[in-house]
Amino acid sequence: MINITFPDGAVRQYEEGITSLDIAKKISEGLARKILAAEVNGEVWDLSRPLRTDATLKFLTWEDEKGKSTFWHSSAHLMAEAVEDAFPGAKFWVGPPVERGFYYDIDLGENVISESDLEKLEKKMSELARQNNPYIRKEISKSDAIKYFEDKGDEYKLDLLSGLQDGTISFYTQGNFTDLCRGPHIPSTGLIKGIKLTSIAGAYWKGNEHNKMLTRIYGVTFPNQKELEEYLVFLEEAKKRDHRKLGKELELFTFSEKVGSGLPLWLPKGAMLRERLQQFLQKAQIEAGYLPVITPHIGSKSLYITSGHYEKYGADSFQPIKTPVEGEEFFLKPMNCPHHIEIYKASPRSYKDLPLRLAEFGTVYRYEQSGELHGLTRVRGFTQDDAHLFCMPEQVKDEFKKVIDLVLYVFKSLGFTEYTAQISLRDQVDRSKYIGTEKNWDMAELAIIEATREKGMNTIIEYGEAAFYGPKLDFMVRDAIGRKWQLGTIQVDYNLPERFDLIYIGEDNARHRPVMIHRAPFGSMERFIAVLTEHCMGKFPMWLVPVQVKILPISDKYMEYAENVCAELKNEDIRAEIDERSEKIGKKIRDTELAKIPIMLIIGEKEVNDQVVSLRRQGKGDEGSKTVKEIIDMIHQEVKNKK
RNA sequence: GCCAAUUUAGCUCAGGUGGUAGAGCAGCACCCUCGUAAUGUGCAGGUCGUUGGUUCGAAUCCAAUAAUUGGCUCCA
Repeated sequence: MINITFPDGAVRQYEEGITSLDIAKKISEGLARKILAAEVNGEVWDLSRPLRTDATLKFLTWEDEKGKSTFWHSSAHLMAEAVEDAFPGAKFWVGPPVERGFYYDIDLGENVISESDLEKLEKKMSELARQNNPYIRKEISKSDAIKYFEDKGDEYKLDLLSGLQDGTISFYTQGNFTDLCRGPHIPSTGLIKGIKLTSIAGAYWKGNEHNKMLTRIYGVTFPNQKELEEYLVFLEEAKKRDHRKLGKELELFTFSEKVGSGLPLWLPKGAMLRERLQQFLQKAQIEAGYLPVITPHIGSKSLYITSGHYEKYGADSFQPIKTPVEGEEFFLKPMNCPHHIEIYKASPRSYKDLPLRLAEFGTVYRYEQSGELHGLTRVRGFTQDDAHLFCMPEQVKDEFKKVIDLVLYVFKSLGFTEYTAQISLRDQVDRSKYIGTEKNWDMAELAIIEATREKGMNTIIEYGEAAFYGPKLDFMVRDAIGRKWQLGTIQVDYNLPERFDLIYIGEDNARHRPVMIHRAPFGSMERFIAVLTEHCMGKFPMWLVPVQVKILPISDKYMEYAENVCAELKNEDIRAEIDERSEKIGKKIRDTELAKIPIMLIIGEKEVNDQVVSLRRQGKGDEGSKTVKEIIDMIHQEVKNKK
């Protein structure tokens, strides 16, 4: 008999060799139907694997992340079976679960697959799922495994095998499909009910662009049809919020093939929105002791040689701008820091000047790969809400903490209440991509870790995510439908001060090296506005929305009164417009609702007689008569509270 | 940059198998002067992304190129 310990601490005895599925069945049939895998001594196991020693046991269901991953991994095998059926001779690389679903990288040989094939594959998968084939695990010797895939002619699996040790190799078979796999898997295909193949992509074998491109098929599955439908609704919801669609509809920005791809053109409404955001941050920064600076859009090549950007990105960037002078070259600035450094160097600095906080909404240009461009979130020209803080080493932590406060204030003001902070450190193994000394890096990394700890922040650490000159603290916000976006960043930098030989005179009258902090709470205005648009579905808060009030006269007869009301609002710095078209009120209301303008003031005979307006709020309907003064106070209040 | 796909009027989209384009909305004009999500009538609007090829003839077939989309790689 063996002792099995459950998560609640209960210990029960079972005969040796019992499977977790049998244990579940003894507890209840309902449980046995629901569970997908078992966590045995912290390791995820097949339910059918016999337990031979004392162990802790936790049943994994769809509600557990690990249960979901197992489910999706098994779904990847199911998809592979369907693909092999449709494309005999297909060779399979790996098929892991991902955050939302799974994929499988496949070499289809001469065959090409397009989105239209996905529906057929889905049907086949459903058919195979209904057969309710068990996933059968089989331990196999390395030599037998190699022979199996040699016979199949699958060089990818042979490559995988070459990295595995004999005695640790297992095959899984369901129906007609057998795959090299560590497992674990769900008991059988019948558990997979809702199936959706979402997209096709090319993916390099082993992620290396010199290797062959495999076909990657993405999918997502669910244990019931209802959850699939909810997921499809989520996709629809995401589509509705897409900032590219809303940006067009709300006339915020556009692109022109002639201007160039990845170079956004801000339309008047978008520009007004963006300027208001800038004013908001500028005000907060002035209160926090930042000083504004303005620098040009280009800089000489030598500047970027000194900074290290040329060596790192020169070849993959916009190429130099030449001048009539032989050998003279300028680059579009990809970063504002070197320019700000030169401002620091413009005069001798004393410890009394520090921290020196230089801020600029600086537009930078980076030649992003064509396939990477995406709406406003990934562009080739964008404006960073940049600032560089030059401080003494002993000030770093305090300054860093102040920046954290500023970033969180910005998020809160814009309705991003949920965020995660990621500490991005060097790659633990490959140090070749970084500049600077080991000592400087250690100091910088420690400063971030300590500052976040002292702030009591929840952080996650990611290795290999640092910038090439220093570690970062990246902020990820969660939007209204649960998606994560990376926004602000704070970076500690001991390296650029050294490369530019920055100094300050200390209290001891000696020369010392300052430390730089790079920071951008929004990240970039473009990206931030994209995220904000998707977060609020284009219904911007009162303080930001381009048009706050639309005045809707019932007919032309009330136009004069409408104009008086409009003038009164404008006089109070309220952004108001009149719908002067001779349309019916229903039509005007509909158009204003669709334009997502928060306040509608309807004016007819009754309002003129009573010297009031009829208030209607976007998405809410008629809210009755109000005086213009009441409307003004209401809007001012909402603007003030950043509602 | 790579894989797959898309590109037709300002917007959203129709246009088997080749015979030089069509709808709805938006716009403009007229009618209406209207009470809380689309009044009606009419008009105008397109080198079918671009360039080349095949053909008597190309939105349609082929090639190149550009932009866009979903991924991969990248992201100072």
